Amino acid sequence: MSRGSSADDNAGRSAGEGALPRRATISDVAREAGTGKTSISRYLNGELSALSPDLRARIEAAIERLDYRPNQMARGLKRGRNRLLGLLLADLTNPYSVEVLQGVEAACHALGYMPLICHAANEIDMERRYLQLLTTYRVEGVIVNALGVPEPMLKPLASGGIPAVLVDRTVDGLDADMVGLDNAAAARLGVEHLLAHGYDDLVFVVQPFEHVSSRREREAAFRACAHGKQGARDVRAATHVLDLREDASVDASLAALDVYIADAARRGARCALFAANAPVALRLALHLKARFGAQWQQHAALIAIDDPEWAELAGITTIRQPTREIGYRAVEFLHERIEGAVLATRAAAFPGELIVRASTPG
Amino acid sequence: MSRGSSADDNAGRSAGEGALPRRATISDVAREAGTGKTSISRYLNGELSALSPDLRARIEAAIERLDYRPNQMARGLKRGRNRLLGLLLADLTNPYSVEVLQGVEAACHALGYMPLICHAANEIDMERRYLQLLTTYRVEGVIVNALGVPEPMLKPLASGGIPAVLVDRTVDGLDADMVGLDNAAAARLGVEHLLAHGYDDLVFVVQPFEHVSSRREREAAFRACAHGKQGARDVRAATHVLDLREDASVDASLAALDVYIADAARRGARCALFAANAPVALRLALHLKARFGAQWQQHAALIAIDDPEWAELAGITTIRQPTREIGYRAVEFLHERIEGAVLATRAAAFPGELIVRASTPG
DNA sequence: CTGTTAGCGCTTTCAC
DNA sequence: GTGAAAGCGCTAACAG
Repeated sequence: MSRGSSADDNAGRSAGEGALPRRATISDVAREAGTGKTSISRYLNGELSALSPDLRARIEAAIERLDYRPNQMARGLKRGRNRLLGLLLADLTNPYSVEVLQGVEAACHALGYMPLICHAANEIDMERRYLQLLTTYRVEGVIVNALGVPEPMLKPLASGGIPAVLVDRTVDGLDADMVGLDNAAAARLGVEHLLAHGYDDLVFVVQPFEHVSSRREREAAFRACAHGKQGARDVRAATHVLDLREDASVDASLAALDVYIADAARRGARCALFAANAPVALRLALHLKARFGAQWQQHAALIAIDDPEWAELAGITTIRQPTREIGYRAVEFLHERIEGAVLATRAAAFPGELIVRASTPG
Repeated sequence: MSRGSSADDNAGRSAGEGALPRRATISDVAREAGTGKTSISRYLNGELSALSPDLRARIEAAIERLDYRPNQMARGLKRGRNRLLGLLLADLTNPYSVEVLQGVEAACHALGYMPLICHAANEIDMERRYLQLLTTYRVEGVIVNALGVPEPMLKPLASGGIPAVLVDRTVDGLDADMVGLDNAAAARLGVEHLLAHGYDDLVFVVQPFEHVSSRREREAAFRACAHGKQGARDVRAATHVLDLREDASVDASLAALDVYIADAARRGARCALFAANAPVALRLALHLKARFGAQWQQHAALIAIDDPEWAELAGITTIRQPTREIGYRAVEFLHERIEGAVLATRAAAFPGELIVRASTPG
């Protein structure tokens, strides 16, 4: 069964310099161990009970000798499942994404999946391209933090296609599980904090929000809450759009913002800026610092949803999202569906946590 | 050959609601188009010249009708190459990693690869596990930003194994291409900047550096440069280790650092802290702010290698790495080796760029 | 307990 | 031009 000199045909090819040593296959191992592929397969899949101690030892030795590694591609092909999950992130540059990612990784680790991380980098073409790719690689499920732009490519997911769960934002026409922040509650938390600290001039600053559900919800809740709470006081609430994609637009928008601040100042009051997320908050802080210097906090208050690492350093009051949990839960949702659960689409909305810092002095 | 009722065996198992409609295979398409699998394959691979216009049209229609997507796993298995590259990152929490990642993605896009992103999260087990995984998925090459801890699992890469290129740091005993910052030049740039601005008390603050080549090189260059440059002046240079992994150790280390600052102050001078990277810089800035308040810059100068997004906001002088280029070049190196190039291992060291801000007033 | 036999979905000779 | 057949590396019935 085993040809005399078998040990060396391996040495011969991998020895030299940069030659490609063609990895050992299951057949090689079988031959080396003097048995059939089936037994090797059994060994690999932990069906040890069905192997005589002797055979088992020989297999172990052969694997070791050949430095054998089962080919996952082949396995997946045969089994029809590859334990791959797709994670499509709109923008890894946003710490939020990285944190969600960590939660996803933890859950994948726990549940035995391998996440395929894809980064759309805010480009719709990339989003489309990766979605394609994930499909052709036959991932068993996808976690999508979409750009928000209407994207027909996404449709096939929920319907006929792969199980999917949305993170942070919904996608028009896609009926899938969803997990993210309780946006309304978070916005309320922020507004109430500002109101309690005596601010009467509130400006909600947000990126274009028509297509991004989380932004839309935050903005709506801000308005509802700021107006509703007026009570005896004379509260002015406004929404201001800041499109970070184009520098020119940013400058103009920032200049317009200054008007609110100046108006409030004229009235002897301090304006409170409510940033819808970290990227906006950074841009705002940068602007305020450039305009008013290191003491900008005396000219305008700032609060933001999201809690990036620099918030502490800059002393900015924030509403932190339980990002890790969000990622973790997304995988759990997906897992259930992959395992065949048939239930109505669910939504998990986690509460945010207010972290008070120097930017909203009372 | 084909059993009469074939259309419904699909409906049978997945009928319910959100069940899986088993994706169409190449055979399905062939049948639908009334031809053989070979032609479909040819079509998929762009061998259009070998197809009659008629057949071609039928294939196009069939693919469309069945929403067919070729299975990459199967393709890869058959071809022996899957266009997958592994990217193993020590810590995605570090903006540096995300930026390198972006360069890698751009290059992959340009060269037709799909990056498998793996995040070790500073855990050696994770690093090992992902390395295993990448191997079993038969990626064609790996880009490794290693933890630095000696890791035998890495060995198989360069030798018999998969082509690899190291990013930012070397790995003991692994002879592979390497791309990163010109650490010596960067450290020199920083020291010279400080010296030119009149600082005579320099402290280089770095995480444990025995196992991380980039830290080692920066530290060595700092010492060489700071000492060498003394000239007529009386320059004091010291290296201080800050281990960010344990809070207790951080506190103690930070307290010790205060001594340097106090000493310099007693002499009527201001101490200059040189952070070896962004995480250290953040910790330092946080500490200084806690200790001296918003005006901390008057008590100690701070400069750092790396240029995170908050550096501008905090007004910290930095030495920026061309991160995108680093990632891009890594892929190019890998690509050449994958294509079969046999050359001595190379190293690309990119220069850093000094960005002067308020933290190092002259 | 162990091996033989079919394929998974695709590419690729090699004939027609 | 086009298709039939033989696998890529692995698993999963079936026999012994």
